[in-house]
Amino acid sequence: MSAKKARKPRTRKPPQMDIRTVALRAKVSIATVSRTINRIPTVDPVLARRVWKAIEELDYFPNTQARALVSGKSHLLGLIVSEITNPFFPELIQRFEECAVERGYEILITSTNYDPRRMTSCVRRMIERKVDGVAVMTFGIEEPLLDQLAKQKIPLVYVDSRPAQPAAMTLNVDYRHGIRQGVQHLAVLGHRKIAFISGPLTLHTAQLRHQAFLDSLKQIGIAPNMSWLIEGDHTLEGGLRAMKHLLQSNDRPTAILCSNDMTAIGVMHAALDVGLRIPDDFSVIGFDDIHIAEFMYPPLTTIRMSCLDLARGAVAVLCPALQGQASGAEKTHVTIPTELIVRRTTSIPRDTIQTLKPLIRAASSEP
Amino acid sequence: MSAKKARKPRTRKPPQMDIRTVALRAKVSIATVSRTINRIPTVDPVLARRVWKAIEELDYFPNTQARALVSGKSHLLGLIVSEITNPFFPELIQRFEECAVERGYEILITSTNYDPRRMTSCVRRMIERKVDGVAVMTFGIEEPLLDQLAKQKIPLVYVDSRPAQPAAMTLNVDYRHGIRQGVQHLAVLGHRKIAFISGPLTLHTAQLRHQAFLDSLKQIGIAPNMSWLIEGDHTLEGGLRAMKHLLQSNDRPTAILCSNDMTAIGVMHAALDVGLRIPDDFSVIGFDDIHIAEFMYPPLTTIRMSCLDLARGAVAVLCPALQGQASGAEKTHVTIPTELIVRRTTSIPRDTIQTLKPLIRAASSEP
DNA sequence: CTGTTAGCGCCTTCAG
DNA sequence: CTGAAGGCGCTAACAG
Repeated sequence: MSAKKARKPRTRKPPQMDIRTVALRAKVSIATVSRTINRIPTVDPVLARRVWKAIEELDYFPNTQARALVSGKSHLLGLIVSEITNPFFPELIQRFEECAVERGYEILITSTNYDPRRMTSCVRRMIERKVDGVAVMTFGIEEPLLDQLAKQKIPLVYVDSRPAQPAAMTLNVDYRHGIRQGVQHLAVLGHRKIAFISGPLTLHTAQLRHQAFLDSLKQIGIAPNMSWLIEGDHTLEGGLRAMKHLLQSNDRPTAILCSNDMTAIGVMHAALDVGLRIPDDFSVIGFDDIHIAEFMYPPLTTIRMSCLDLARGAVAVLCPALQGQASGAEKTHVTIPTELIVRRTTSIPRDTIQTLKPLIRAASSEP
Repeated sequence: MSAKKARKPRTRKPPQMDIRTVALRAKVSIATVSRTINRIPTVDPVLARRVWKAIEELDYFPNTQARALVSGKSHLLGLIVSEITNPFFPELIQRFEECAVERGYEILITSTNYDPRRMTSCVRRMIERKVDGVAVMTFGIEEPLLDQLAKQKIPLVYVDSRPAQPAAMTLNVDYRHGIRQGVQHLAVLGHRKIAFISGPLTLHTAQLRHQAFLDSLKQIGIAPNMSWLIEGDHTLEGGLRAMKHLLQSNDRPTAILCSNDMTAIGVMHAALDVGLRIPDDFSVIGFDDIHIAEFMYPPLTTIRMSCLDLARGAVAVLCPALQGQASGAEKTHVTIPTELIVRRTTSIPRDTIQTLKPLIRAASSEP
């Protein structure tokens, strides 16, 4: 009698909403419910309908945690950025989210704020959450990062140029092309005194842009003036500072190319502040083509780098790896194009106009 | 003999890195490892040290999924925003992340893009990931949302004013104060013809600002001109359109208050485009004080709403609830202050200057 | 203070 | 095509 050795009734379970409840209500086994949810085609349509009905009625939502635990895939894509507030990132993040959600992934965003300690924490958090892949979009990369993530066999993609890395995929932005276009555009207008504000030169990607600038200059036979090569920090404030510095020089440049749009905006602000007119007195070119660039006054001429391409590239490069479709022959290097968008911050430099005037007068009085 | 009934060797387990491995290596039980990790103070320091050492050596990271599954708390905070690219959000998100990480939470961002269908998906994703709380920062809210989330007993906070809701906390922004300051500032300068561009009036928060504007006007005895009350959409493009519309009117306003900074930037752009000078010909006030507002040309006068306060408020309101500290007497309504930041887009209107001139001349020739 | 054990909710063989 | 049963990695009683 009372055979069942009265088990200690641990914590009373408040009737949870789980797969079991659904199975009970649909009068099938939990296996069938599981299969239905996962859209396994071999489920009897009749049962499936019963299951969906029960799910609906019970307001059941599968528990992603449990699912992840057993399946080993979290359906989470990590995203490490430098700082969310740099307007370049939100546009990228938005695209990234769209692409990820499209494929059934969620994204986990962490920001380093340029702080190595935070970077460590970001990596740890990624690993603990068992993300299925990580896209690194920081403007600076620590090597330990790679090690940790690689050690956990987490697919990694650098959304930015990097030297070839073991076990990591890379998205290469074609900086050279865009920057060459920018420099040539300036040169055609008549500029010979061109300055450049780079990002922090500790960053590989900043170096690439810097080098691309120097090469472009060289290509058209202009010798760079070292005092016009300034190291910025990709922020508006950095652009402001750099421009102020440039303005104090005796030998001022007539045009400036910036490593990103925020820097360019800072530069414009500094220039306008001292009464310089843009583009009449001074030409400015940015990089990124963030949304607001078009609505500055005057609208910023800039080099566009497509966020969508970048995001799509990252997700595409990550997902095949995730879905085991890695045929082994996946491209692990994708190149993102760049393109000059000419707006209103560039024009013929002052002195050229002076030179031109007599010619124009002559030309127009000729016929 | 061979007593052990040879178990079917399912899938061969590649020696996983789990709490067991750590326990083995540290020569303790898994319980001790668990306790050590969770910093339960009753663990013998000697054992704890062994455990930490093993963890270090093995590069062990606790599996958040498993943890969440058993403990019932995911340590995830959901964040639903309208669109990430509106510069107001990134600043908020950044703060929110900081606050959350500080307390050991991760954030899960989803964006609705003003699409009700996406909103549904956002909610579903939140529930499936078993977030411990959700902050809603969309510029538009669907009621079903509340239902679903409430049904799952997920703490909810609206980061914006809303009418009292059951089971949901609210952060109220003190729109009235900031907007009154703005209107009065304009009035003191001499403006009587003041326009207002609202957000989409389907949104409660847009209505609040709209109403605050009307009340402020009334308070100082100005009758609103209905044709100067325009419905925008919180985007730069919306501001552009609204301003173009206003410009076609025969009876133009001399100043404009915008429901957010992006709108104001659009307005400025439209104004400058037709040769109007700001603030000489036209005064503009924004709302939010996004980072870039200060660096527009001219720098935008705007009404600041602290992102940090907003984020802190949201996390604070969510976390006590999460940590079971809910004494029942928690404040569920927090008010976020606003404040006028006067920069360079507001000045005395043209006609007032005309009126003033003789007075000034008179005054200066008097002594 | 430590170890043993029973699940958390689900997927996935494997046997019907 | 369906159901029963064994974990996934971890925490939280409970028993020593």
